[in-house]
Amino acid sequence: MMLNTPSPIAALSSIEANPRLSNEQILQHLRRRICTLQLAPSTKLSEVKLARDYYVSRTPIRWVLNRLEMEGLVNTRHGSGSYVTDVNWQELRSIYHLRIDLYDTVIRLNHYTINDKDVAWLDAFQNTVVSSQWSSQSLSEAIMDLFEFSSTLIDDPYLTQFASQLYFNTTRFWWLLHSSKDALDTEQQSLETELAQLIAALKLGQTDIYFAIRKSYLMANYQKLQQLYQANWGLDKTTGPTNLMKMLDE
Amino acid sequence: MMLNTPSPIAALSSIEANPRLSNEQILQHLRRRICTLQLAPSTKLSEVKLARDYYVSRTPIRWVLNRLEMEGLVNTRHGSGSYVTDVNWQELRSIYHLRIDLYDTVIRLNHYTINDKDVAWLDAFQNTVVSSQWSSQSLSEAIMDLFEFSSTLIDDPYLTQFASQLYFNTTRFWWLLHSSKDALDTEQQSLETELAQLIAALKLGQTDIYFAIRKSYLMANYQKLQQLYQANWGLDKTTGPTNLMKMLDE
DNA sequence: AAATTAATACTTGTATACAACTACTAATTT
DNA sequence: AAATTAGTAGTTGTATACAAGTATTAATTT
Repeated sequence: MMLNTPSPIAALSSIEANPRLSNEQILQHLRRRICTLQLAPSTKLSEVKLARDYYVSRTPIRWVLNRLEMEGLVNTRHGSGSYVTDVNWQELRSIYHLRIDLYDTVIRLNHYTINDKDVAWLDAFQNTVVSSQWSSQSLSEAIMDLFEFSSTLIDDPYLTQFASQLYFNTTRFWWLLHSSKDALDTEQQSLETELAQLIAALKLGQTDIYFAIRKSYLMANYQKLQQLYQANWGLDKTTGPTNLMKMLDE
Repeated sequence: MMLNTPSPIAALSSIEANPRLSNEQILQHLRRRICTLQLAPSTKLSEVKLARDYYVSRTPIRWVLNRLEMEGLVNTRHGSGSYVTDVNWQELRSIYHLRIDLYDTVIRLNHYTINDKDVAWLDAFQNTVVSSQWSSQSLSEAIMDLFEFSSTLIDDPYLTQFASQLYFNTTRFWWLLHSSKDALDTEQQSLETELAQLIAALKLGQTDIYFAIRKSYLMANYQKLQQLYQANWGLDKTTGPTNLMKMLDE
């Protein structure tokens, strides 16, 4: 499995025509590369190299790395480097618990009213999903797109921010579920059925049902992760590998 | 009411002996000044002036302002300036609702085990509270100290971060409750009874009860805020002043 | 006199030289 | 040979000159 591109240039080729991205765009781009494991945990992110790759100086890069550090995706050490964070199993579990719990909060407090554009977006998204051949990479990105869309259905900006931050810290483990071609197909199937339900909820204008569905699929994913962990490393939480990287190696 | 010191130098006098603060310390110091209304909403924060005041260059100041912007306390506009954010009444209400809801999450998911140092801290804090004469300023800071202590009783760093961020965005309105000497006394009384209950919970090792108490006092504060608003500007949420600044002016 | 425009002072954003720190390597000492 | 030390390359942190943008003021035009 190719986790780490030797140079980020390749990943940037599509945007070379318009060299200078905004800081926010650089942030989103880098975040995606981390969340899709193109930049694996423990990868060293050199400010100078990133600056070269994105055609900017170190200053905007440092702004981006600061944001990523606050989000918990990057860890910077003076004189040493900036490193993509790793997550241990215990942490991951507690983040999942928090995410699941936070969905109840969203269901209780959210007052967003769905409009036609929302339905149109999800319809178009569904069409893309059912008519495409997916790789792990592209399916991962699609699922992130769906998450980001779902975030726009939350009216409270704080809730949106919290939910997003937690998502970014768990989504990398999604990859663990899809090492085989079989699992990938299952995942695509699962996404399609979820989408059908989500669209139904959206067309009824029921955001609470929408997020209840999202919650149930999140819980299912969590169950899958737990089963995967226990199948490979048993019930004892202390003996198994603690980090994502170790799990991928074994 | 003196909301805005002409120059921050005065507020810094106590730390002039050791001029160079760490970035984190500068962040905390500036955050306190914003949360205690020493720096009122809409105050312009000049990077150059702040750099002079804290004996550093603009670079560390920009790091701090970035953090404060992510926390929602500061708003930076290119070419114009950095401004302390204001909060409107609707926003404030939804933040309170979220904070109240988040306490339930803390009660459900928290697994922190209380130790002797925790009890000792709260005991010492109680002694300070009952034996001191409080100004609005010092009482405000004491309540922030209590919040920060309570945060250390949460084991999940994400929950801690979220709760803190929400707190920082509501605590400035605490001031609205204490324009009169009477209200200040009431508040001190309230703090003392809360502390007695919190200590009892802590000594039993019951963090869930501890946070249930915290929650009930938060709800009480929210009720007070609502009553104050309605008493001054009626039930219609749209006619009253939308911003904190306007409310203080009237 | 009013409206428009140009000029100016001031602000944040960017690039970059240098300082502080880390980690690895090779030379030196024991 | 092993341990220690000094050196060196490479990293992030800081200070600062300059670029880009804003907002006020003064000059110009109508």
